[in-house]
Amino acid sequence: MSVKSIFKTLDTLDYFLSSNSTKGISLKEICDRLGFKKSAAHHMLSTICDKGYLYQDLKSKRYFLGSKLKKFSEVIDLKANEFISYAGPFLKKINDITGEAVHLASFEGTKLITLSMLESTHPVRVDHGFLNKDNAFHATASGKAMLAFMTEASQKKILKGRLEKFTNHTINNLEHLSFELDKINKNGFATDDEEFQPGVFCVGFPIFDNQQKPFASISCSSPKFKIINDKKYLDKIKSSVKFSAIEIGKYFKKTNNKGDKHAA
Amino acid sequence: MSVKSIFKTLDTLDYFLSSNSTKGISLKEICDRLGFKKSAAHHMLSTICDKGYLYQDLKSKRYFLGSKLKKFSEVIDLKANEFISYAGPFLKKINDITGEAVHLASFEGTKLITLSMLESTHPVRVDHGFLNKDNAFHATASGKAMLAFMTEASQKKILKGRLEKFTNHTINNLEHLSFELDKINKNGFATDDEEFQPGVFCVGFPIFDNQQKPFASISCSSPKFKIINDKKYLDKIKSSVKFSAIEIGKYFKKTNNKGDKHAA
DNA sequence: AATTAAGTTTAATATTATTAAACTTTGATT
DNA sequence: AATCAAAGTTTAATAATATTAAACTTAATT
Repeated sequence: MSVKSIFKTLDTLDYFLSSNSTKGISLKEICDRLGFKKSAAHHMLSTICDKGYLYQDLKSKRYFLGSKLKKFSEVIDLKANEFISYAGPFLKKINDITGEAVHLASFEGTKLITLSMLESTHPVRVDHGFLNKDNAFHATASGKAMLAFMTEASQKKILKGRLEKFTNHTINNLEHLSFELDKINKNGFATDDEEFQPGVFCVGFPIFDNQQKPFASISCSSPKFKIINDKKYLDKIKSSVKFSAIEIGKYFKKTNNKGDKHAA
Repeated sequence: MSVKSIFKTLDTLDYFLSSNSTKGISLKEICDRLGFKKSAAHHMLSTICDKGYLYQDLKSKRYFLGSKLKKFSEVIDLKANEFISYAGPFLKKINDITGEAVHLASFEGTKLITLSMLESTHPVRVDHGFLNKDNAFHATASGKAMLAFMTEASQKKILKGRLEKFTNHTINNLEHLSFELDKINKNGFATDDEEFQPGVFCVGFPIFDNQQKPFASISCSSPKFKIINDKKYLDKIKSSVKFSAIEIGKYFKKTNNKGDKHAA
């Protein structure tokens, strides 16, 4: 059960995050875009302003993100930043070889998160860097690559609830998915055959921490037709992603970072 | 009227902000420290996690700040960062000359905010960088220096509600404060004579934007006894702060930045 | 294996958030 | 300068939600 007023509040902050307006957002716009009644929205916004997460300009009455929100970035895991930096050159390598979009993913609780990405350099390219994959653990190569190497308890927690059907290839059946994860566990890598976006084929390899738990994953996305037309293309992608995943995994040995924010 | 569940939610995020634990925070700790019932807190935390602002580790069940919060820093005014950088050397100059703590302040809506600060280099020093001055517009040299040059409408909005009495020198009377602001407006600078913290005397000068509106202020804090013992000391502080305030004000001319997020 | 502590879920209840309508302020238009 | 329209604010009644305590589950410790 979720608390509605909290949901609305955080939806509102999300809206500010996505808006990138420099001249603030009006009460009316918030109401129009998020479907709130202006009176309730005004109460909500006043409270958020009281806490300094937003502020209302004295003259224009428009709302802005409060500088308090800037402080969070200073506090949030520098470890992850280090890891992302370390991974950078290896993602670049995949991108150089294949020209395709490359994603470095991880997870927070039951949510899939994107740590960093490189766009495709091809004229015909797959653009999904902006897509929210929070809830697509079961439908992405990144997600399945990690999922397949987790404990059963973790898998269960992540998969409980609806398995959203993003395309008609999405595996939204627990039994089928379990079979798929076994295969991934055996093969060492995952694929996403138009399961998240139509026409997009992905390959994902897990990255393990010191305790041999999946900490992150890399995926490379290609237009499906390329994979079909050129049998060697998939192998090229696979081997480059595999190489980088192994190399990035060495981060944990080198730094003795246990990746201890994640249980898996 | 404020929305209680939003307040609790943002108090919780504040707690994470101040905690700097790398191993997460348990439900119990949150309840103990913030006075919540565990059932209600659990509902709240689940909702916050749904939105990705926090996450719960699958194994330890402890809560962590979600990486989504990191994204806000990328979006929040880079203009302010530029201004802060520009001001840096001039704050340093005051610090070099006086050795005392120097603060660069601004405001968001009705709240006073600290943009940057330098600590005192003296063995006996005033330490209040960590203090929350949100609600101390009327009780600080920084706050009053800006307040005195705002429109009456803005002054009214900022001052409406309780004028908190921080010390027995705090001016918590509107009439008296109005008189004080007139004096500041005439003199061009503000003082804080133990009005926010006992034993601390501050001098504050406003910084004006292109429209001659107060955009920020600098203050320099000294132990009161030094001001009493050495009559020249106050003048030394005053002239160095004044110089820097004027210099920093030139930022707006140089960049043609109108400071347009602030109405005053 | 039993015990304790922490976390989770439930369904009833009490409190709170929401609503619509009245009101105020602000900016635009004549 | 006066009127009008649009946006924001406040209110007090009501509808809906958050909270509670208690039961339950899970996990760690002796």
